[in-house]
Amino acid sequence: MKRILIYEDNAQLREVLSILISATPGFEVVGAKADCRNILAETRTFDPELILMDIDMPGLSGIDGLKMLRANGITVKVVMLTVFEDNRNIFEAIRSGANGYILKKSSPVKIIAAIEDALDGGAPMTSSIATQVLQMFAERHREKRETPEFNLSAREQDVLNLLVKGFSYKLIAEELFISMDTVRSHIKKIYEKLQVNSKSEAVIKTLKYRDQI
Amino acid sequence: MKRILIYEDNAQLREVLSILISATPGFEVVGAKADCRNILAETRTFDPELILMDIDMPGLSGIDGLKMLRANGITVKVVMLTVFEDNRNIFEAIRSGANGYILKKSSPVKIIAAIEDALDGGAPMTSSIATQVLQMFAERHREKRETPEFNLSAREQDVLNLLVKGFSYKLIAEELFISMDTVRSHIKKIYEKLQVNSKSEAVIKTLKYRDQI
DNA sequence: TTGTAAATCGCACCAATATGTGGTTGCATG
DNA sequence: CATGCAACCACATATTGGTGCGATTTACAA
Repeated sequence: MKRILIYEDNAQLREVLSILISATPGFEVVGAKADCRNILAETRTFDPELILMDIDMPGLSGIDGLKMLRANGITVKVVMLTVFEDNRNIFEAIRSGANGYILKKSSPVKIIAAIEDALDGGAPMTSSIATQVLQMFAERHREKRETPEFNLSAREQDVLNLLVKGFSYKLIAEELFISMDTVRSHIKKIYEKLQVNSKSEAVIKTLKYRDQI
Repeated sequence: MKRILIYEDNAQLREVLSILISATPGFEVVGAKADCRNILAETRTFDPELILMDIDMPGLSGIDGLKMLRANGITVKVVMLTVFEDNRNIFEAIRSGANGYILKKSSPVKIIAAIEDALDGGAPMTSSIATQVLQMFAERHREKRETPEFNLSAREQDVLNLLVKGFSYKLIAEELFISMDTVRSHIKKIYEKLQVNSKSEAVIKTLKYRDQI
């Protein structure tokens, strides 16, 4: 019996989805909620295999609820419910760990098929949306690359590169064949350009601007 | 005149592509190379608006060539040429900043259309592949999340979370209402578990394990 | 259910090293 | 003349590694 947990603020749709899924052999609705603010506790309580998650909900959006799950290492399958094929929301959902999405206007047959697809490890979504979302992803990727790295000089860049690899000033000096004082001198300039005040801040800011993950 | 640069090790295909594209109004083949090891210099020399890049090439793969471009902040559009709709390669290409791909077996009309699509800001690829690639991306995302964060205790986690936000020990103490020595105590344990010896290393390792970007 | 060991959390002390800040100087290059 | 690179100085703060202790919580065996 596959346990499905539903988050949908529209009472009628929530009811219809519950009835539809409960009536499907092999499926069981373990919960149907109007908002997802307690999603962590509810997920632990009901232990679903898949969550149907509305995107737009009061209090906490479905995407934020999804993020809470993933941030806590909860890998339950999550399929987003959406009114529009709004690829910005869908992109955000996929990027936050959603397995796919279903349009609210879909036929019952399609809804069940999508749930089954997701349970089987698939990614229910229309192909054309997938293409657009992927292109958006590539676009974001490229935007990141275009950001100039803080107008650092070549040597400053060298020093920063070693900093974000965890090198101490001493090790940087040895690696670049310069003195510690020279490293400190460059560091001062780097911190000024990055507008930070510590090595950690410099490292964090640089890693966020780079695709290191 | 849109300048197209071609990288294709198969001499016949390279020739056919050159002729096809040169014969298309508005397009100009500025170069046709059998390998991409000198892609940085060649890109600067020919200044193309779009590169057609074979994936499998001797010496340096097309994906690695693409990575070299992106690592140097070169945002020229790159469309991969592939024999198979092998979504693993395609996934890697998209992830490395490719704008799309073309199957080598495609008709001339489709090849030109794909190039035009990419030049217009599109992402030429079949929708079904896009879906699979996106699902693969979500899968990778989820795999990352499943990695336990070093078996840290709740408090250690609290301290680490602030560390990767750039907090100093002093600020962490203030934030968590504990003494500096307690922070130091937790830090020692954290460094032990992460197998690092400095704040920077801890920050770097943690950010690499998280999807902070 | 109870007792015990281990883990966690908090705190303290010491010494050495690393980092950060502000200032200054000089040489080479464009 | 401005910039980049290298270096020096002094001082204050932050960090690292080591050690020790007590109280509370958690896990596990009897």
